[in-house]
Amino acid sequence: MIAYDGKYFNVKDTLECGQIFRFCNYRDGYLVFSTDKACFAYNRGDTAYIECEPCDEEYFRRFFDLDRDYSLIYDRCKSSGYAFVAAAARAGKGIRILNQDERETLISFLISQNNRIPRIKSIIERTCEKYGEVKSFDGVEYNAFPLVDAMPSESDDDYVGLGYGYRAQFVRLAATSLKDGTLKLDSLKNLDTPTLKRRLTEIKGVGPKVADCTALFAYHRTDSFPVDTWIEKVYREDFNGVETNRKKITAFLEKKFGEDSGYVQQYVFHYKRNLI
DNA sequence: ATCCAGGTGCAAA
DNA sequence: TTTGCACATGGA
Repeated sequence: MIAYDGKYFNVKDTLECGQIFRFCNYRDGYLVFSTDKACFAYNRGDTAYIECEPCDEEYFRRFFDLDRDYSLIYDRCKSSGYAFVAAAARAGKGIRILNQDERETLISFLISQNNRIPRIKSIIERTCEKYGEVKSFDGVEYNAFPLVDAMPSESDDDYVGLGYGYRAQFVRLAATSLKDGTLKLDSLKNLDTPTLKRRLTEIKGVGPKVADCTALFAYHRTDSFPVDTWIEKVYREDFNGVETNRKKITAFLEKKFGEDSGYVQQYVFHYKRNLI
């Protein structure tokens, strides 16, 4: 079991702020799934706890970004000059940016485009149920995210049947190149952020937003600020922004917040969504 | 019913 | 280089 100071680690907010789709409520806490692993995470009093197989502790330490000092990030957000960012940081003080699996993140955010979060979750869940290995954690059965070789790569119909809609082709193509080795996500991790994003964008179905999310949530590139409909709203309503071009909005935000972009984005995204 | 969702590819300007 | 539109699906 891992015990960690809860001051900057709120499990609920970290999971529900939109960066991860595979988790569920469990005994006053959450079961969290990543690749083929699972853990039980919760807050009690001033402490956050992570329970998992001992051999997975190292994985989940990195997954929850436990080696990073979030007090510095939080303080910079509070003094950023934007009241909205300060309020969002205060409300989401315990949010941490996860270090997720590259492939699972890419596939998940391919599904996310022009889609709603509950629906994204159910599509991913159905995919795991159909193609992921059956595993067990604390007596609870769950399905791993499918292995590369278990992902269908012959026909779009396999994905259409799971509700992928027009995104079926994108995921099928990605699955194909992951399977045949044309696409090596692991080999991208040493690239600088602009190059990483450019390489990700070469994947069909991956535009600026999906590339930014993958760069942030899988490669921990906190200098990227994914701009979606919610961030556009924030930019317009809370930053008094006038640009309508997403590229320009992204450029503005990334220049403004630099290495803190990803953290600001999650604070703000979560805060804005929960205001309504 | 029409609209829209953590957008992107593609054609046209 | 930027803009407009189609795209599957399903919930409000």
